[in-house]
Amino acid sequence: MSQQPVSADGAPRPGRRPGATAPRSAPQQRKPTDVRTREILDVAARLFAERGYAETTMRNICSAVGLTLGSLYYHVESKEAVLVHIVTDTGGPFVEDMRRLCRQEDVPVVECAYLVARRWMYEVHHFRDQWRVLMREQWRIRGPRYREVFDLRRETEVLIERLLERGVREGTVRPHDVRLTSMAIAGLMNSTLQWYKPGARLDPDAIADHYMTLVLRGIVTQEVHARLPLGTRALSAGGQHAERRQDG
Amino acid sequence: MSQQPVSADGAPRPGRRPGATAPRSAPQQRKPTDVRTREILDVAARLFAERGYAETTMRNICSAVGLTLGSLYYHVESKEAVLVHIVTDTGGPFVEDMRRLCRQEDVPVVECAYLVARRWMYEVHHFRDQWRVLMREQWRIRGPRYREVFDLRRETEVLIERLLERGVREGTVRPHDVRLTSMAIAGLMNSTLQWYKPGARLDPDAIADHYMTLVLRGIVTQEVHARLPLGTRALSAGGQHAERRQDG
DNA sequence: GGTAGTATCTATCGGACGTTCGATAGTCGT
DNA sequence: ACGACTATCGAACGTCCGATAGATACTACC
Repeated sequence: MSQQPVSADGAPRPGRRPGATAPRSAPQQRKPTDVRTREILDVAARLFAERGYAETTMRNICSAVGLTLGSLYYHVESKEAVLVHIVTDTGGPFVEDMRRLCRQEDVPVVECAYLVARRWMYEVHHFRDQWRVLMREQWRIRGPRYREVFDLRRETEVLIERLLERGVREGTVRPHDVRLTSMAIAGLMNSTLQWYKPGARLDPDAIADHYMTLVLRGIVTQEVHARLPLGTRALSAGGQHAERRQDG
Repeated sequence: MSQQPVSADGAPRPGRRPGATAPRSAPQQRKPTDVRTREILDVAARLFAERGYAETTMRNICSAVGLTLGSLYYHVESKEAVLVHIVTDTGGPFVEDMRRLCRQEDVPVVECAYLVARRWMYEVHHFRDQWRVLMREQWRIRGPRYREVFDLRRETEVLIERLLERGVREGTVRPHDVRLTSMAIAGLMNSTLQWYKPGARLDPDAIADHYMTLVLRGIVTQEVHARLPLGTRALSAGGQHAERRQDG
């Protein structure tokens, strides 16, 4: 494969951009505010999602962003570092959002659950490439970084468990195995990554409502049960999606 | 890495077994009745599940089964062929079982659903390595073989949809989006692969019952709903697992 | 205008990986 | 006993991949 700075789809690229007075921040930093690094990470996420981490070469990323191999290594430390960035940059903010949503103790648990489900689906499909990489390739990360990634997932599970326990105290949720239900919710949300495609018959919010209703009906008390609609909007307010990061 | 015929865990291996009057069936056949090929496929499944397909080299498989490279290629056509064998040998019989279970029109749909769930969980965790490979790596298979694998998954989905539709006709299941529910069931069952470990607090049957109850409570009519227990055995008869293939 | 710093290029290295080839034992049927 | 077949070994081939080194062009600042 040649090393000409041409994007993968053949579209003309700006080509060499030597020393374009880039932002002062050091590269290979934790917060990649650097525009070029951001571009690299996004492209890498797309390629990793499409062909898999091991099948994507650094040279593939090069030709996709219009750089040569040497230049790429100016911005990123190593191939694994790229993966770590993608995973933590995606999982971190998500867990933060979950924390915020689950901490609203004044909001009824059932409503909270729907908000969580919608946010989850929104995240998963708004950053679809990143999430597919996160789900499929996170196990590769070893060493100290593994613990970091593992904790993110674990905290999400615990947050859901706490929410369900609050529902029991609140009197709307029946006592049951909260851990199992927490895993069920996570499994349901993440499983949509494998079949849902943007522009499908249902939008992410509808699926979130549907799936969360499925779970809630199984664990909720008799009185609440009748008020959970399947197949229609569970929440009237739609715009619960605060924007963060740049749009894809 | 050396090429001595030593298994991965360091245990002594029979070493070279030249021309040991093997079964007459031709190797690299579709049905690997050949003992050695079976061993290779099982070991490969374990390694693929542990480290991933791309991270497992043919040399890794060699040292794990106690063969050299040249001998390995006597039994298997290529690395991808190994993957294809694992995937189809696992998915094929499973779909067959699903077909059989869902075809029992005399069995009430709710009971059928529990049987399906239990069989599903049994399969997934009895052939855990194979299923993890199936789930994580099946997308690699391209060309004519892809369609084959895709159809297996698709048929499973359709079988569940048909079952749910029969429930509606039967009067036990309320009309709803059967496709979405079918995906939910598949998602729930398969998601256990990512967290369930053998010997955990709950056995696969308990999880199957729990999860299926979750789904059923969401879609079943009022009268049936009360009869669905969460957290206890949903089926009295336990031994619905007909043995097939060899034990691991 | 010179100097420091930034971003890129070209060229290359060492290694690993999938696959192939030819040779060599051992076994069975005749 | 002898040929056909089965299963193994050892060695190699060509390719590709991640990473590095050194040179070079452009910009900003003083």
